[in-house]
Amino acid sequence: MSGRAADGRSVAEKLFAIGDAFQGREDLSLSEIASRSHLPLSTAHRLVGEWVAWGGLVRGDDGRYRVGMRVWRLGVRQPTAMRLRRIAMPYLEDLLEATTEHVHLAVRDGLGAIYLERLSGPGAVSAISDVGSRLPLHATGVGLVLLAHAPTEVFDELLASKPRKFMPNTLTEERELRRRLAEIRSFGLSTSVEELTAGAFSVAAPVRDATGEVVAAVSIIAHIERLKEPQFALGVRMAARGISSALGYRPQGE
Amino acid sequence: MSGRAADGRSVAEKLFAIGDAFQGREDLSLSEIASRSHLPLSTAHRLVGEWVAWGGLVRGDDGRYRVGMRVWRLGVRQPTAMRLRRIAMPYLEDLLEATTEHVHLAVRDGLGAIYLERLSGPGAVSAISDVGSRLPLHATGVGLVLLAHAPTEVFDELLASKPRKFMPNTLTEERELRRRLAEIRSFGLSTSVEELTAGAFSVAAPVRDATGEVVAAVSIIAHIERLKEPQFALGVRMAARGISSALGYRPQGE
DNA sequence: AGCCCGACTTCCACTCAGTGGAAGAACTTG
DNA sequence: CAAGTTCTTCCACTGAGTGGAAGTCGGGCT
Repeated sequence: MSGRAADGRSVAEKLFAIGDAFQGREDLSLSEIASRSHLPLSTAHRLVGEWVAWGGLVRGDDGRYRVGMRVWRLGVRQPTAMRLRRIAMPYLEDLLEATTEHVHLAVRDGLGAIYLERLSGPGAVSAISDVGSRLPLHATGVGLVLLAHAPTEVFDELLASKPRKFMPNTLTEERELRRRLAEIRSFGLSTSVEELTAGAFSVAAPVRDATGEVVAAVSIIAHIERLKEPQFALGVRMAARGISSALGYRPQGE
Repeated sequence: MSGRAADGRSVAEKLFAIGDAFQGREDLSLSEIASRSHLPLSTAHRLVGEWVAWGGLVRGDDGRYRVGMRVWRLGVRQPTAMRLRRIAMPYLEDLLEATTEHVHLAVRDGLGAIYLERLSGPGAVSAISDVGSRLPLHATGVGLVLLAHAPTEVFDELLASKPRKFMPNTLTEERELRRRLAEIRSFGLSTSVEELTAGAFSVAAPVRDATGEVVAAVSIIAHIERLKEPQFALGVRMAARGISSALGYRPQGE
């Protein structure tokens, strides 16, 4: 590269930083992209131009940039996300009907849970789990379920990362977490109260594939006043079982 | 840049060429990526490494590369594709049930039709319209509908591009095309026989948004033996109307 | 209508990040 | 075990990429 790269990032890293700038946002101005990707304005201008030339970003008449079809087309080649979403959708729709709050499908990605799908009823609590977003494993219902069924190295890695306590009820101590994950494995369900969001609780269950491995988790998030209503646990269990079954999972000894 | 870029492409262009290599493919070896993106092996190796570092590609235990979650997460920020798919899905499912062949939803992208969704019944004809794929406007049912309702510059641009005749029935002559597009606009439906695929016919209809603008097209593709069955035209019309209605379209004078 | 401000575009001297052929390592197949 | 293929690493070479500064454009306000 020539000139004087101030912060040592490669061209590729800068390009991907521009892509990352769109996390959680639907459209951005050039200055916003530069700021969020930590690039000088002229560098951002040039590299955003490369995204536009490829079709990965589109500049609207309002001068704002949005993700283009080229990225979407590449994204749908991601095998797991598309297949799981398609298979799970009918079950998630059923679960939505039964609960009328938020319904999620998520997969593990390192120490995060990526939300593959979110269906929301009218009057659902304020949610921060956009489709495509990635939230910490230890602070979400789906995350705890995914963590409970992950290789032990993942748990060790989480502890080493000094997990943040988002709410008073967010578990971060090793002993508490170990006990909680053991409960989840044994009970087959996770019920969490105010772990990431005030005024809400969640119920989550694991989704298994044909090998029995946990590949995703289903959950609902609802207003805390509804904690005692029985259809949440039942519905989440049944949705998770249905999706698992559709993925080829056959429970043993049942 | 340094060294000696043999073909004048920028680093960005090379990176995106790697992304493009995955069109129509779920997994590729390093050599395949190099070949498909027209890069020397060592260059491909370095740049693929950048994709992997970002999370846009993942290398499996088999040494083959697949699209990673990072791309999917960016792709779902594409506003049009996600919204149209979500709104259209129930209507497409209904249409699938009525026809048991292929059902498509597509949008125009320059001189191509991008397939946002494809639902397929058992026994459906062999199809080349994968979700995310982009096929020429003039050679597909959805494409002709999208072309019929596009600005006139698009038609001129198509003629200038010397469109390819994939099958004897593929229209490429200006007068034929003009007549055909006028028919489609007047009839509100397109029926095409063996325009891209032998042994198949398609029926397609426009999807309109709240402004009345055609923003997508719905179609079925079926075995040519079923050409006379009446439920195809009816079903496609109704699905397109339903999706349009859900998008806020209110027909005038009806 | 004019001025001011913010956002964006363009320029360009400078230089090291990126280049890709070649050699070697690793893996697969017969 | 040998041969062939694929992938990894090295490194001399150099021009693509750099980002601050200046200029342009558009919007808002008076």
